[in-house]
Amino acid sequence: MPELLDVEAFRQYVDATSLHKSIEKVEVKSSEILGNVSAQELQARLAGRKLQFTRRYGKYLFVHVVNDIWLTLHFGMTGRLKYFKNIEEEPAHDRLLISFANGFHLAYDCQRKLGEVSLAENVENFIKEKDLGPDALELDFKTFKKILKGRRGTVKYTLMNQHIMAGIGNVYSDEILFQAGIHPTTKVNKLDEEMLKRLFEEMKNVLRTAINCQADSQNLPDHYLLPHRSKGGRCPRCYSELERIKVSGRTAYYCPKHQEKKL
DNA sequence: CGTGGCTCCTGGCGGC
DNA sequence: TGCCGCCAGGAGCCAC
Repeated sequence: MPELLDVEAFRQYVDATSLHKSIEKVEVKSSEILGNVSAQELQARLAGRKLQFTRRYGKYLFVHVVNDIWLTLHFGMTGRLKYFKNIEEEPAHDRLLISFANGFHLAYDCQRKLGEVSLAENVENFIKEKDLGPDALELDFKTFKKILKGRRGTVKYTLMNQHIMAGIGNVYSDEILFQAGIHPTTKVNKLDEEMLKRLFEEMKNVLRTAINCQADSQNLPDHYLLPHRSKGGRCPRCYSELERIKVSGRTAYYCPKHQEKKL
């Protein structure tokens, strides 16, 4: 799940719950999720400090530790955060537990362990090392055209490639293409100026709309694809059965009527 | 540069 | 019922 809009919701969640509280204890419950940092170092750099402010870039969340370093969080397919008081409420796949002096806890829960937690001295360097493209939400149209120029891949692949632009995943690339009326396997270099503009505008619209819904697909507008994005699902506009194909190894859903294949 | 295949990991579901 | 393969919202690596 965790794409840009989910991570933005997590960021706001951390802001609302976990800042400016003394950290008493840090427990690494599954060291597999640690990036280039040991459990000992993570504990040493966080214990006794406070989380100060947050940043998001693409699908990464950065939490600044007072006067020191950034905690970096990536959520893989199944990662999420939970702030709670009673330890009985600890989520089932807690991999990192931060306990505050006020008795509350912040859990990084990640069933499939495909996420990554680490430390970074500098966010800009971190982004460079990961070779992330510009954040999809910050991108302007001029830059958008520039980064797509000369590319030969499919539009879905291009939207999802974090090195080209950062933040869009499999699910929301489907929504963006549905709203823009573009078939997922259309080659990027076949999109004319008008189509590029439409793709860009819908990318922004969809991401902003989803963030305004707190990334909860239940709250999305009626004409959105996502609530119907499953086997046998139907287009919310024309009731056609949605097609399901593989694009770049990922499952794509689209409406054959609203997203006609154009070569 | 792009594509397809494999890998990491865990768990739910459908089919036999 | 029980077991097994398949699949899942991320992403890196490799061969071609």
